[in-house]
Amino acid sequence: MGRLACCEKVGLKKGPWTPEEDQKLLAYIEEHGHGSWRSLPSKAGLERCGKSCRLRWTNYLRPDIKRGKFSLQEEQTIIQLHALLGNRWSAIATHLPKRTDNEIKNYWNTHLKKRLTKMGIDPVTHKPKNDALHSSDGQSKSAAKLSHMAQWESARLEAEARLARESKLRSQPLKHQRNPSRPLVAFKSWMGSSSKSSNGSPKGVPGIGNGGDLESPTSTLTLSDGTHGVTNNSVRRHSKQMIEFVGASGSSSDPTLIKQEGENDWKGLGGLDSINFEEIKDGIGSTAPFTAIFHEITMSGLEGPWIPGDTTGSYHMESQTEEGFTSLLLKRSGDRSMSDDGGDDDTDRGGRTGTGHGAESCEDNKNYWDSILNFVNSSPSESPLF
DNA sequence: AAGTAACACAACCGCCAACGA
DNA sequence: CTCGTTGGCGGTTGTGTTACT
Repeated sequence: MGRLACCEKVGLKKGPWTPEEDQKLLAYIEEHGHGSWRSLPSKAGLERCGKSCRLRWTNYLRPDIKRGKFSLQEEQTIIQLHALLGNRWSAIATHLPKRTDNEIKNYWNTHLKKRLTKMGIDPVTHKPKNDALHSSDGQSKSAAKLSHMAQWESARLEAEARLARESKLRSQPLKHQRNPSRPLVAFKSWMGSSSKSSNGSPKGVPGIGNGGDLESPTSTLTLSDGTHGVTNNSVRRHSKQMIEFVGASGSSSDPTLIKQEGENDWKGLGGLDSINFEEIKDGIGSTAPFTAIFHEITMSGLEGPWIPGDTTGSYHMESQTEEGFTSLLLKRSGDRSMSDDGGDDDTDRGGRTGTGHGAESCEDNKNYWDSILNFVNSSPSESPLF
């Protein structure tokens, strides 16, 4: 029908945001919340399309965004999650509080992908590129295992989307809460900022109070008086975050409510014929939904200070992955006098071709692969899923 | 010092799913 | 059920910065 994209309207500004524009957007959202992004620009006095405003807010201006270098743990988590989820940046971002999907995506594309490539590992499949060398041993099995996990995770995401819809329908009273679907990530962020507000305040964005409403990395805003509650789309989009409440063992204002809801929803999953969830659950041998388990798996390497929620102790499972991918990668990096500042990319300039690692490369690939498997196998419940 | 290449990151674009009329 | 609207996601591009020649 030829509908114009919002930014195609004449007179709307594009390109980098100016400090003045940022200030306008911040001030407006702080006072009113964003409400409808479509109508926000005119109300805020911005000559931008709503989409541009939303992106600017979610990727840059939000107060709960952590900027700056990625920590080792974060790198490790990204790699691990990417091995499981692929380019589902938003899903990955849910496990990296205070990081946006865009930031993670950029970091992956500019740093991690190259690093893996240099190690001779396909950044897409996370398999050694010279796969033939490994096809005869456990590597192929490992690949199948990971593939299985990926399929499972896809199903999980689908289930969670369904779950969120059902939850929304059944939890009308929650609508009156400020943000009924506030995801675990945001919750943990909030908990963290509350428990260590002295230095846990978001940096880089002035104007919005610390310890105020924090949102998930991809969340929409609910600021000030909550007159602009989370939208239906927010509920929908953050379904997987929502279900992760289930896995939270920490205290919240009323975690029980959410947990029960989640468990009920869990039992109510009926549409996913491809997976017998009850069987899986039984197999796990735990009353905890396997989303929680997955969450624990994925968070197992996240004990760094940027996980405020770890005060719950939920993620302190035994894990061999502390010395996992990233340390492996960085170890290699260190061998080549790489700094943490992306100096690895300069190795080629020093005469290395980046290919032809030979036996050393094979060994590294094996270690890399082993580390993924360790990561997988470190499931606290020894889930038969994997 | 100037020109060029490479890098890093912000922003844009197109598509899609969900919702409501 | 259909269709328009909206917001979100992932891929890609644009732009400023840094490193190199």
